[in-house]
Formats: sequence, structure tokens, C-alpha cells
Amino acid sequence: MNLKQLAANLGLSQTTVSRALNGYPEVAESTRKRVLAAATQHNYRPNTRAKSLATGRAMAIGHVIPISTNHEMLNPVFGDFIGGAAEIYARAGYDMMLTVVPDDAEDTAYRSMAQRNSVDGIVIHGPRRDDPRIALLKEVGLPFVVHGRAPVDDHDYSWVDVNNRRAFERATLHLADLGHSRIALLNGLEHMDFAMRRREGFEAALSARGLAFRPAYHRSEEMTESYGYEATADMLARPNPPTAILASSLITALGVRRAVEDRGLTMGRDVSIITHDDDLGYFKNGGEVPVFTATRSSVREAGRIAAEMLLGLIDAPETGPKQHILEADLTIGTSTGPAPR
Amino acid sequence: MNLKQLAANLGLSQTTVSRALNGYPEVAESTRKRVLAAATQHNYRPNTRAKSLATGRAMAIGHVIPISTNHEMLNPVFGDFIGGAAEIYARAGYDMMLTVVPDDAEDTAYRSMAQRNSVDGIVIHGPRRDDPRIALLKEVGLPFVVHGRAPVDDHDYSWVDVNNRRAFERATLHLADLGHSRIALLNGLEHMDFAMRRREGFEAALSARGLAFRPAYHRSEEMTESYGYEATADMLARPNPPTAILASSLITALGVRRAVEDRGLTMGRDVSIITHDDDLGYFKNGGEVPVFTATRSSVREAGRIAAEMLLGLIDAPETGPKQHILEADLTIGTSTGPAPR
DNA sequence: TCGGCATCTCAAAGCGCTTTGGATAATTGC
DNA sequence: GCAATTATCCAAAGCGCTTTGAGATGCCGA
Repeated sequence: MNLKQLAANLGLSQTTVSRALNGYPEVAESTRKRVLAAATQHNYRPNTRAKSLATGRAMAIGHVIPISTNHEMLNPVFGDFIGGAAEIYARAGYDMMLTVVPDDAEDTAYRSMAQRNSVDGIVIHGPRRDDPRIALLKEVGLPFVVHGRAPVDDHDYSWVDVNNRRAFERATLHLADLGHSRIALLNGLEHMDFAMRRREGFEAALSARGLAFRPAYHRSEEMTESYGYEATADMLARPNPPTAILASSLITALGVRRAVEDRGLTMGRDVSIITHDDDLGYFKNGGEVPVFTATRSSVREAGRIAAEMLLGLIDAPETGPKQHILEADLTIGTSTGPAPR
Repeated sequence: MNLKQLAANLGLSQTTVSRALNGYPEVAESTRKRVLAAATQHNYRPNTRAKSLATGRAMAIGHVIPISTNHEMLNPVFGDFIGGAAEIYARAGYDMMLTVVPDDAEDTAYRSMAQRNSVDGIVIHGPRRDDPRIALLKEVGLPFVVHGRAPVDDHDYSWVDVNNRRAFERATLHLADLGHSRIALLNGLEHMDFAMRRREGFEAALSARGLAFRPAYHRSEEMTESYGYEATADMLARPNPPTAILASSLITALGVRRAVEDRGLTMGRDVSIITHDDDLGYFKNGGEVPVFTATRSSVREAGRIAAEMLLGLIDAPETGPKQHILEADLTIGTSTGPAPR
């Protein structure tokens, strides 16, 4: 059933039917009722393609997830972010388009999205330190929001980000205040912007407490469980092992804990652990009492905010770029305690 | 730059340019070259909407992920599946549309997808035991592939699935053959089809070895780490604790291991663990030597296969529904050993 | 009675593409 | 040399919708 047929059915013109359906004022209330009734009865839904051709609006948002060509791995937080964003899109009548782009083909991918007119805006995931995408998108002139930030925090583009620097600074200070002086950081890959910010916060806190940054207590890798395990096992096996460890994700923290316990040590007594917790649906940090002391910020919430921001940008581009920073909670769990002496 | 402008630029008609671009024979090779050159020079890309309006093909696939209204959680395997599918779509020039549908609004959601003509086919995720979606989609007549199956294994629709029954049967037999007689199953939610099949395999193996299914050794919950921990801790605290535990996912297995080790027991000696491993990118089961003995099947690969199947279905609907079953490997790791006596 | 003004409805153009059904020029067969 | 092909190209219709500009219709006051 399309507009033409529906109009014919009703003995009205396409114009009137279209207007009735889209809530324009210049149609009698009685006819609007008739039209609406017929539409629901015949289960009429306008053809998206035709509609967006006519209006010039795609009514769709593109999410572009980069996938590095060497270690093809999708970020696990992505699912939750999408879930949050999808809620907002659904309410606003937008569709969501997913594009997985190998990081060596970004240029063409983004240009083509803009050209082909298949989306009204884009959400960028996983910005790297030297990410060319922001400049690229500014050039092609498609509205976009970045989940995360680029190193240069200019106010020239829109983003939603956790205050990673502050979070890790606070976590480190907390550990230092508990008397820890040998604090290790198991960071994510530091060509990613968020990881670099975390490291900065870590270093700032160390120097605020007069502690030195020691490369032996520092790693930077993909945030897997085995990374947490192996890095921790390695560090604990050396002389002067760390008494506190900052992990970059809950998954990594599980590995850290395993290594700690493997060595016959007790988490929260012999070794303190703080992790960042993205509050993922399927991976909770304990029940009422969190297992891990953690800096926590919901990725799902970030998804909602980014989606709302982007829709706002599309509706009113003249208002200029927006930014939103999420402060992470520091929630105390059972994994931290005073430094052993 | 659109077709019209490009054609004007070249001094040709839109028809000729369109044909040159789409590889039709009735255009001179020399003009085709000219057209192609101009197109790349001006970075021309056809407007997706217009193209699909004209052709009647959306050149897009919809992925519908259900989200239960009570515990809003996205399946973690989803990301990897999508990653696999995206590869195939990209190669074939298809876009991927994501729709998150609350499970109380499925009816309208699917009908509207079909009506609005925004996708050429659909992939269904997470089929439940009494899933109404398959019947629904058959009714609306949109090509679809299910990742997983419905309880009734009719050959009336297309699906890609792991042989969950066989996998868990083999795993259970393996444990029984190692001398274990008290074997526990920490299953996923059993209103999901895959979980039920796993249970069937488990039960079949038990009875093949003359062992009884004991409710005290059986749980069915969302597959989180804390589920694994708590269920295991509880079971181990009772008289006659299980000596072997089947876990439904790697995440759950981590919880199982933690509970085992918390109790001062050794995995692989005091308690054997076998888990199902979806081979997710960010969550590896150890390095060269797997940590866990596991039934393994790549979700990413399933995504590729489902995508190819669906594209095939769209191109040639007359060939009828297809099915593909993936057999899971049973890989031996360090988490299993002979039953303690 | 008639112009003025809302109110309601419509025909037709247009969004950017594909595709049908010719037209024109070049080539072939006899 | 001329009709019949063949090789190239094009004008125009159509995909399903929105939207402009204008036409009816009814009602009012003068």
C-alpha cells in the first residue's frame, strides 16, 4: 500500500493525504481523522527512501566503528553505547546505520557517506591520538559527534567523553593517600586518546604526591583478561613489586586479580586494585557492594547523550559544536586497602 | 555533484552516463572511459536513496537485536557477529541497519521494516524458545536469516547455528570419561533456544553414561561473571559438591574459576571446568595453550556465513531456505583433568 | 448581489536515479 | 547502391514521496 493507492482509496489527492499524515494545519480535522483511520487500517507506512529523497533528509545516523587492519577487534563497549544511542534514535524516528571501516580506508569511507547522502550525521568511535577523521569530517561538512576526543581539545567539534584524566588522577591519589607508593598502571593502547589521558592523570597524581613515574610499573596494551594476568604476574615476580595496580577495564582487572591470587596474595590487602568500569550490561562489578574499587561511568549513558547531541546538531547546525564531559564516580569496593608495610 | 551535473559536464545524457557507470554494454568503450574518469575526478557517488528508489532495492540489511524490557542488556557476542557480517556486506555494497527492538514491540517493528522498504533482508538475533518472529517474518515476506534456531527445527526458514546440543553433549561425555560423576551445568537463560539445546545435550550425555540429572547441579541465568562465581561458590559449599562444571560462556567461566580458587581448590585438579567459547576478539581463551577446555565456535564466522546466506537469499529467493550448522571444536586446556577420588 | 477572506483540496513539479523505447549514425550484406 | 543491422546515444517516464502555487468552496459583511 503506497500513498497513491491510499489516496485513491479515500477519494483524496496525494497532497491532502500526505498533509493529513504529517500534521499540516491546512486539512480539515474530519478528513484528517478519516485519513489516519485508513492509514492504520491498511497498515500504511511511507517508503523511507522516497520520503527522504523528497525531503532531503535521510532520517538515519551513521555509526562508524574503526577496525584496525592488524588486530581486527571490535571494542566491547561498542554494544552498550549503541544500545543507549538506539533508544534516542527510535524515539526521534531515526534509523541507525553501522559501518565497519578498516582504518586504512577511512578517507574514502567518510567521503562516500557524505556524498551518497545516506545519513544525516555520524558518530565517530574510538578516536586515536592522531586521528585524521575529525579534520576530514569538518571538511566534508557532515554533522558529527565523537565518542571520545582528539588530543587537541579545541572547541571546534562536538564530542562526548568521560573525564579520563580526572578519573585516573583521583584513583591514583586515592591509592597514594592509602599509603601506596609503588603503583602500577595497566593502561590501554596509548595511541588511543582515552588511554593517553588516563596516563596523564596518573602521572599528575604521582607527581602531586612526590612519586616518580617508573616505566617498570607501566604497560600499554589491548585490554584483555590475559593482558591483566600476564602483566601483573610479571610485575609481582620482580623485586619491589607494586602494591597497587590501576587497570584500564573490568576485564583486565579480572586478569589482575587472578594473577594476584595465583601468587597467594589477597586483593585489597596485599595488592590494591582500581579499575575503570564502563558499567556494561553484561559485565557488572559485583552486586550491591562492588567487588572492585572503580572509576565508573556508563557507556550506555554516553551513547544516549551523544545521540541527543547529534540530533540537536542536525536540527540546528547554526548553534555550533557542543561538548559534554562525564565525570566518573569513584566507588569504593573490596579491592583496595591501606598499603601493606 | 549529481548525475545530472556530471552528464551536463560531459555533454552526455544522464542515460549514457548511468549506463557507463553501471557497466551496461550499449556504450562505447571510449565514452565509458571518459565518464569513469570524470566520475572519479569529481568524486561522484550516486545518491543511495535515489538509486534504491529507482531500482526498488534498498541495498541494506537490517539487523534486529531484541532487548528485553525487564533487564535491558545487549548480548556481548553481538559485536563480533556484526563485525563478521559487515565484512561481507561491505564487499557486496550493502549497508547495515541496526534496530534495537524492545521485545514487547516486535510485531510493529518488523512489519514497519517491511513496509517502509528500508531493507532488503533481515538478520534475527537471539531467538527464544517461543519466538513469534519467525512466523511473523514469513508472513510479511521479507527474506531473513536467524542466528540461532527456533525449537522446531523445520526447514522452512534459514538459519545459522552452532550445534549446541552436540557441543555440550561432547563436553559432558568428555568429563564423564574422565571419571566425573557429579557434573554441574551453569546454563544461560533457558527460555533462549541455544540454552535449551545445550541442556538437552548435557542431559543426553548424562543418561548415556548412566548418570542422573540432578537439579542441585543445574542453574539457568544471565551469563555474567558474578553468576559463575555465586553459583559455583554455593554448590561447592554444599555436601557432595560437583567435581566438574560446565559453564555457558567464558565470562561465566571466569567466575567459576574464581569461586574454585577462592575455596583453595585447584582448577583442573579438584574441579574441572569446560566452557563454551564464542571466540570473541577481546576475550581470548589464553594464548597458544588455552586456559579453559572449551567447546569453541567463532561467532564472527557465524556472522560471515549468515550474511552470505542472506545475500544469496535476496539474489535468488526461489532457491528456498538454507541452513548451516557449525560444529564446535572441543579444545583441551588446563581446566580439566581426571576426577579426584 | 458581490468582492474579500478563510478554509480545504488538488495538479504538477521535483528529489536523483534507472530504464524503456526510440532516434541517429555507422556498418554490413547482397 | 540500398535496405537491414548494429553500435551509440538520448528523451522521457517512473520509483513514492513532499511541497509549491493555485483553484474551489463556503461564509461574511457591505
